[in-house]
Order: sequence, then structure tokens, then C-alpha cells
Amino acid sequence: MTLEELEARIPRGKTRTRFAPSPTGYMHVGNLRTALYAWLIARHDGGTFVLRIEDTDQNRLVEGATEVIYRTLKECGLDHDEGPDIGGPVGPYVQSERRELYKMCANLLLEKGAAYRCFCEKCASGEDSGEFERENDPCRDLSRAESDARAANGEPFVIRQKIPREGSTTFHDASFGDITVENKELEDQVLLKRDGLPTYNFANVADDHFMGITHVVRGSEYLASAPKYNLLYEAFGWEIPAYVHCSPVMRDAHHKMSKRNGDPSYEDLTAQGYLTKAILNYVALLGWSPRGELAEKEFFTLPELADAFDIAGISKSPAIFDMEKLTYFNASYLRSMPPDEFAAAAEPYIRQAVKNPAIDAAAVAALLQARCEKLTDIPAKVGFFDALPDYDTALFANKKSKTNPEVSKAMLEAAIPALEAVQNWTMDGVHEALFPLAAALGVKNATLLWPVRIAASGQAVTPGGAVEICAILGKGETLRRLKAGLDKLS
RNA sequence: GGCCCGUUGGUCAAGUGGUUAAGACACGGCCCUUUCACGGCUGUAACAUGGGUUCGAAUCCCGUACGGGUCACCA
Repeated sequence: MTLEELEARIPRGKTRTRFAPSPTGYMHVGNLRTALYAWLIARHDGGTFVLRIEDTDQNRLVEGATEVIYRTLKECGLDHDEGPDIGGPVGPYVQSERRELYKMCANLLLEKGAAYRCFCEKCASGEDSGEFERENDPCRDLSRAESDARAANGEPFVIRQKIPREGSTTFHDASFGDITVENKELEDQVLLKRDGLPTYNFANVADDHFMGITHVVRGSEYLASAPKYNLLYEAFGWEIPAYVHCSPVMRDAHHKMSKRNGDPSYEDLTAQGYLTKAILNYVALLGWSPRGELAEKEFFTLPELADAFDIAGISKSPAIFDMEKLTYFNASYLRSMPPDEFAAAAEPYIRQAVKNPAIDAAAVAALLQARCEKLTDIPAKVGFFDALPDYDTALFANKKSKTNPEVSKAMLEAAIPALEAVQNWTMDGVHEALFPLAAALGVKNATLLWPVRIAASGQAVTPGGAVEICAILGKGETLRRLKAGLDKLS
């Protein structure tokens, strides 16, 4: 297909954004946020969201990496309208399948005199041992005839962008504004590598153009190379898309979140018990905030975000990822779930610690909903339902409840027969047995309930109070535990 | 080091020349209460810095400091 034909396929008139990850097998938080913002811009405008895989580095291919990308986007609800898996009008959507395009584009630039072949030896990494020098690359001014001849001769080469030595270039970014640099600061960057594959910078320009991308959302690490893009677009005579650069998500004041530092990826976070909705909500607000009326709103569903999102609200400075605040969002989402939905989500975690089928997981879940920040907090909180832990009688002493081992002994002696008399062993039934008893004994509720809860749970801190715990434990087990407590105190 | 960008409480942030400088997390206190939570109320805490411009600067300009990014045939 010729460039003209490819040009004709470009959809026009609608907002089109893309997420263009390289398949490294690791979706870090910054990446997820970039994908989210790109998706939001498209959805806000009723536009199209494209997924493109950037796999031009043959040395960094990771098996199964694209699966991580698909799975993450899917779980997050960031659905794409075009992509490698579903096709679309401007495919293919994998860069390694688009070599011909890049080659044609590079040749076009060669013809226009905006690029040149460079036959210099490859630089060793680190030390600049190659022949190429920015200021006077001998290849830059090679005659077309000589360049063609050497290429025809089979001499290996890369294609470099021929950047003007004079003047300056102004680049516009939707959140950073105008950025002007002197052309002499810009290097004749490689466009096409020796292996015939494009560099990131070149592939991006070509793909974004031929895929009709209107808003390019990417990390600010690419900001410095952006002016070169303008020169490329100008040389091609293409329209320049809107650029939206996002500052990095930091792990602390000095370091970006990264796999190397062991910072959590999206998958790590979900494995740690964080809800996808909470992650998205938090990440959306990390580097963007709603304006005007919505400035104080902090809980957003995806559709609400799409509705509210505007590029002007994107922050220019880096943001530190705060696990505590994520945890806050997670806890809030957990609490706002319908009880049955929470129970369903919590049950596997409850069953990790509670094997006894007589314990009603839904009832336990009800106690847990307001008491856990992450689902993974659950197992450690509910083990006592399964087996009474060893505990010290010192737990029976509690100043505020006015109890000590002696008082507790008396309370248990009174509570046991009262509970034995309960016919209808429910929360209400237990409550009706205990509260009037406290009144009859002339003690405050806590004085009676504290020892009951300690004996029933063996722990100073429990999810739920004495009534709830006894109700869930069942009559037989409750009485067994209270009697054991009484024995301890005798 | 050159170039580019940024800088409001510990953290995320609102703010676009005139505000008692929002709000949220975290932290402290109080209330509620059968432990712990939830919930409610409340408190501590910020415009990096020096010069301008202006009747008036967190907001505009310049310098300084600090931080980030970039300077690959990686993305």
C-alpha cells in the first residue's frame, strides 16, 4: 500500500487517542495513569481509543507481556475500539508489523532532504567511541549519488533526521504550553535503525499520523524530544496532533515508581487486596484534579471521570504515590459496597482463616465491612472464630469497662445460665439475654459484655462485639468457651 | 555539565491580580459506643527564596536555590 492510500484510510473529525505501551510485562502505575487519561480524553469527546503495541526493540521482548496489557485494560474497563486483537481501519496495530510504512516514510524524508543515511559505526554504549559526531557528521552532507551508491553496495546504515543548524523550534504542549529550543541543541536523531526498524521517536510520529491520533498522551520523559517531532511533521507536511505530557508518578521525592525499586504494579496492587475501582479513582486524582463545581469531589466512577475530565486539570509537577491515600480510597469503596457484594468478595478471605462450615461467612463479612481497609486484612482478624486462641486472664481486666478477673468471673457465672436459657440463638436473642442481665446485676453493659467477649474470642480486639460474636459462634461453642473462661478464672 | 520543565501544609491538591489561602489523606482532641472500627465534630500544619511590576501579588517579570526530565541504532 502506498502512503497516499494509507493517508486515505485515516479517520477524520473525531477525537482519537491511543495507549502505546511497549510490552515489558509490567504495567506500572504511571503507565496505567497514562492509559487512563488517554481513554478519558477519548471517551469525554465520544471519540476513539486505540491500543498499539510498540515492540520495535527486538532485545526487550518479553513473553506474555501483551497479555498483561490486555488483561489490565480489560479489568480496568479501559476498553479500546481498535487494536491488535480486534483490528480496525488503520492497522496493523503492532509496530513490528508496520516496517514497510516506516521505510516508506524514511525514504520520503530522504527524498525531501530532511533525513540522510549515516554509515558511521554504531556507538558502543556509554563511551562515545563511534564516528558520529553531532557537529560534523561526515555523512550529513554526503551527496545523494554517493549515499545511494554506498547503500546499493550493501553498506549498513541508519537514517538520521537532518535538523537545521540554525534557528529555533517551538513546540506546543496542551498542559506545559509553548516550549522553544534552539535547533543547535537538537541532535540528528536516528529514525531508522540498522535492523530496519524505526526508533521510538520515528515510529510514533508515523503511527500517530497514519492512525489519525488527535491527542498524544505520554509521559513527560518524552518532552525533551518533542521539538524534533515538529520538525518531522513539518518535513512531511502533516498536521501536528495535540500533545499532552504527564509528569511522572514518584515513589518518593527523588525516584519514579519503577519495577526495579520493587514498586507495585497494577497487578501487585490487586494482589495486595486493592480494588480496581479504588486504584483507578486514586490514580486519576494523582496528577489531575477536577475544576470548578467538582473541585471538591473525590469519588468518581469511570463514567463520571470521563464526563469531568479535562486536559487543563492535569498537573505539571510530579506526584508522589501515597499508599495510605490509596488505602483510604479502598476502604471507602469496601464500605460503600452493597452488603451481599461485599460478602461475596470477602468470603474467600474469610475461608482462608475460618474452615469451620458452621461459621456463617456472610455474618462474619457483615462485621468486617466497616473494619477492613483491604480484603487481605481479613484472615488475620477472623481466625478466632475457628479456634479459640490461648489467652491470658489479664485480658479480663479493663479499666473503662470496670472489670478485672474477679468481676469477670462473677459476670461469666451470671452470663452462662442466662445464655443457656436462650431459645432463639440470634443476634437479637443473645442481646435480649445479656442487656437485661446487666441491668439486673446493676452493672454497666460493658462490665458484663467485656468478659463475655474476651472469653468468646480470646482477644482484646475483635471485629464486632460480644453479642455479634456469640451469635455467630453458635450456642454450643459460645457456652463451651465461656465455661473455659470461667475455669481459667477459677 | 548543556538544554527543557517544575516548586501551595508530611502527601495529593483548589486557586489564573484583591480569599479569613478550599478540600482530601495522615496526625492530635472530643462525641458516639459492648473492644476495635464506622460515623459526627474539631485542632495542628503551606504559597522555596531574593528582587522587581502594581494601589494591591500564591497568582505577572527577572535572578537564586532545590527538585525532576533529557542529552541511546531503549522506549
